[in-house]
Amino acid sequence: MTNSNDEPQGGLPRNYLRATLLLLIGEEPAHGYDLLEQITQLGLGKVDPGGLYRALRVMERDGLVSSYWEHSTAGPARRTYQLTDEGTEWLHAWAGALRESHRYLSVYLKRYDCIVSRRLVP
Amino acid sequence: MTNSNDEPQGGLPRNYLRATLLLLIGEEPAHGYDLLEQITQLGLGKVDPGGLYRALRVMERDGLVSSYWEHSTAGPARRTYQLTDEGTEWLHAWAGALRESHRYLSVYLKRYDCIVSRRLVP
DNA sequence: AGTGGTAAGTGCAGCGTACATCTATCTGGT
DNA sequence: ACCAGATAGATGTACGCTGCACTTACCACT
Repeated sequence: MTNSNDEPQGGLPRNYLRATLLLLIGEEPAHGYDLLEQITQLGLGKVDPGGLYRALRVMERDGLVSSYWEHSTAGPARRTYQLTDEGTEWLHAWAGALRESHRYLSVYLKRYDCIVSRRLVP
Repeated sequence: MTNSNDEPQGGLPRNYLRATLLLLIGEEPAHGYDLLEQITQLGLGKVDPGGLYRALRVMERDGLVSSYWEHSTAGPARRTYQLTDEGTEWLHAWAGALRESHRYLSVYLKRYDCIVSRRLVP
């Protein structure tokens, strides 16, 4: 097939990375590597570290999160992120948007089940 | 700021266009303009016509759909699309993928409601 | 000294999406 | 007969997320 990708990543929402990072940091301030592991266990298989760190930097540039270096005695220094007020607003906005997406998917799946059960598409 | 849009289109799934077109054509063969209206009423506000027609051509190139010209007496000629066997397989695959996304969104929203109700994020 | 885990970052190309613009045909009103 | 508007399909282009590969640096253990 020309186009290739069988389910690039299962048709996840656009900007799912930003959205998920907002949620996780909203739950509790964290650093990138920690978020990388959390996000992997959240159902999304193998997240690209580069993309994650990049997303965090961009989100900080956009004022959604703020960060500070944490020099631990064990291991390399790490940058811990926390939500700003603006980031919190965005989290609420994203939650609303994803709730709509959730409804959209419900409709999609319902209609899909419908055509399958009717064997219109064998 | 890299992306200032509040909810570009509500965080819809990647390739939602292809997926939705597969579903609608799977329900019943149709032409582009018809799909354009159906897809608009499906919850997604204002779909880009250019992108839709382009997506259909690409899908045909990839062998997911086949088309034939229909010269109706009323209005311009229109290209009617129907699913191929391969397209049907892809529809099943997409449905599976979107079902996973649906679950992912359920988890996301549950956790979001959780932090909101605990007022960790006021 | 070397290996492996922790932690963060850059470079780059592909592709979907959004937005604007274009062509052509047929219908309805004046 | 003429023109606006609906119907129908298509291209050009720029932006940004994403994915893959690669690099740097610190620490611990052998």
